[in-house]
Amino acid sequence: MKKISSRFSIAVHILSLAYLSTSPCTSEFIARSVNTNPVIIRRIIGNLKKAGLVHVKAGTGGTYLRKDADEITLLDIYRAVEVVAKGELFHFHEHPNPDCPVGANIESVLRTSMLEAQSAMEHKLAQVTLKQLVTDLSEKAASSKS
Amino acid sequence: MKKISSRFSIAVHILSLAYLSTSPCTSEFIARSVNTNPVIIRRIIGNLKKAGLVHVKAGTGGTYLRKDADEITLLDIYRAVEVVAKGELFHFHEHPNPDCPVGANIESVLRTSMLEAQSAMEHKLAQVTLKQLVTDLSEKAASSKS
DNA sequence: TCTTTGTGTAACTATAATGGTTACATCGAG
DNA sequence: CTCGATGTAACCATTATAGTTACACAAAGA
Repeated sequence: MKKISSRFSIAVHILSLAYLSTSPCTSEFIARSVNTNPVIIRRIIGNLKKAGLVHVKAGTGGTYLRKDADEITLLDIYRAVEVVAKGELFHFHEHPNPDCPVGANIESVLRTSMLEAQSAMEHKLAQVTLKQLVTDLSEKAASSKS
Repeated sequence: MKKISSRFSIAVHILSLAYLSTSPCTSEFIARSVNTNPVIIRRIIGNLKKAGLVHVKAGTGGTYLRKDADEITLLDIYRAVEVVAKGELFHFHEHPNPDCPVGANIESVLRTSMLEAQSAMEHKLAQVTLKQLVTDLSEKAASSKS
């Protein structure tokens, strides 16, 4: 891998707009703020819908939060967009040689550390709510406007 | 990304062998334990050399630790194999619209949380030394042998 | 010195994820 | 019924990964 997909940052961007924006959040409108294609936005909104974070007005259009902004954490968003396969951040090489003492036992030992590292990261994401993030964002916007 | 490359787990495997094995660690020998191609092993050893973690006996062959096993952490190994681009785990979507209050400010706000999450993960990796890992591994090997 | 063994790399391959794009069926409000 | 928006399918180009063959070169031992 090189990096965790920008689907995550785009998803956060989308939800921030859904929370803050006064104009209706169509995929066209969001795409202009994110600076990408409306289809990319719709695909990510599809993930967010599946996770129950938003609902979309069919036909007429527009994306709206389905939960309070302080009930949505960055971890919820991270999980919703499935940026890591099967929820596992680290990929362990497959089928090390079971006839070698190292090959036979390294996986279980190293996996423990990998999972701890992953959990530590996810725990940090879980500590930040959309509400907090948007509050920080609004402050920045207000101060830079002056 | 889907997952962090198996280069990391293979590198840990290689260093464990270098520490524990009585036979000389040629790329052939290591490849049999890892269950892959010797060239894959040599490439990763190249990363470990660049990071100063091992040295290789040229011509005659064999990889050896260049530091004490309790001086090498999983974070050192993780960094050595460059599994994440430019050291940044998260990819932020490029050029959000600066004319939108959200687009203009989301990056700096979200990046803070991303970096905290990344640091939390790396901190966990830094807490585990090769020595500890190999000790756990040896215990497992001894108990499963009986 | 010559042979053998292993390293260091280049070059090429297949596979998969990502991000982008066009196209179109369908939904629902006015 | 029309218009605007969604939900998807079907592509495409780019890139990372992992694997493979090939070969020049290093050094140890006969």
